[in-house]
Amino acid sequence: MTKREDINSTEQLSRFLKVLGDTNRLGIALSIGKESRSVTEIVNASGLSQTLISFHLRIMREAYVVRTKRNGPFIYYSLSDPSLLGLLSELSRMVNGNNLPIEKTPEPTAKRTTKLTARRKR
Amino acid sequence: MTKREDINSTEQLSRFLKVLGDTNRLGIALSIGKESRSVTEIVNASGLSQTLISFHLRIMREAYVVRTKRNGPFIYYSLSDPSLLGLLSELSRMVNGNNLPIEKTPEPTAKRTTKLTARRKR
DNA sequence: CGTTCATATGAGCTGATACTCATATCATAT
DNA sequence: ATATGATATGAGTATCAGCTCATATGAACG
Repeated sequence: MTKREDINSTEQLSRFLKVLGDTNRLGIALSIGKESRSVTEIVNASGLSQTLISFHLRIMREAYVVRTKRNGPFIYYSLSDPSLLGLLSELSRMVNGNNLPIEKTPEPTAKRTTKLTARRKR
Repeated sequence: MTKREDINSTEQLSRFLKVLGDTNRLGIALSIGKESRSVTEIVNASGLSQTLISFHLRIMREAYVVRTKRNGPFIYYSLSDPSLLGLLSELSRMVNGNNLPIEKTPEPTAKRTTKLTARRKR
């Protein structure tokens, strides 16, 4: 009855779910669900501060919910397992008959997004 | 771009996921996944205190993760949507190749489970 | 009715978690 | 090498979430 590893798998899954159990992080996951996005793009799409986005991205990274890939000065985030998006959609349908607001590609790949001013003092 | 209702659906899903993002609650969900169980049965299966189980059950109830059905002095809990179990299994497989420890029916329906002593003082 | 077992609940403590601020790091271009 | 834009991070704070304790409610049965 309930082997050690079983307990671990429950614990691990709950940890994973906890990461997605935050509105901002779930929003990020949905935002990068269909295609990877840089931090700046996520910031602009969400309206949240850069610091807060990075804060949540770290949590998602450490939980292996997302993966990163550097491209020049940008770091692109995407879901570690793309099939997560489908599962979230099903869950959403279960929770609120609704369809999830999966983000489409916005402008045809903005070359330079509006400057991200993290005020640098002095 | 992101309608009001969309934001709500993300918020609602994250609230739902947050409920499952706790080891004890996820364990409860798995415990009652295949068939409904009374509080006492859940307590015995989990080894957690009655108070703690009831505490979590309330949270799950209010989030409509579980539903209740009274039968004599017992209250039986089951998943509001049985298909949740399948989705959790898929998620678990995604997180840790593993299979989830879904609880089977234990003894052939114990008539009277061991007394649940919530010490009553004085 | 009063007792017993099953379950729920308000209050309080505590540790965790979300968020911000200030600043650091890193890549690129000049 | 310096400046600038992109991203990360340590420290601090405030709020929240999990847990326990004590007790309440409710059903069933003598």
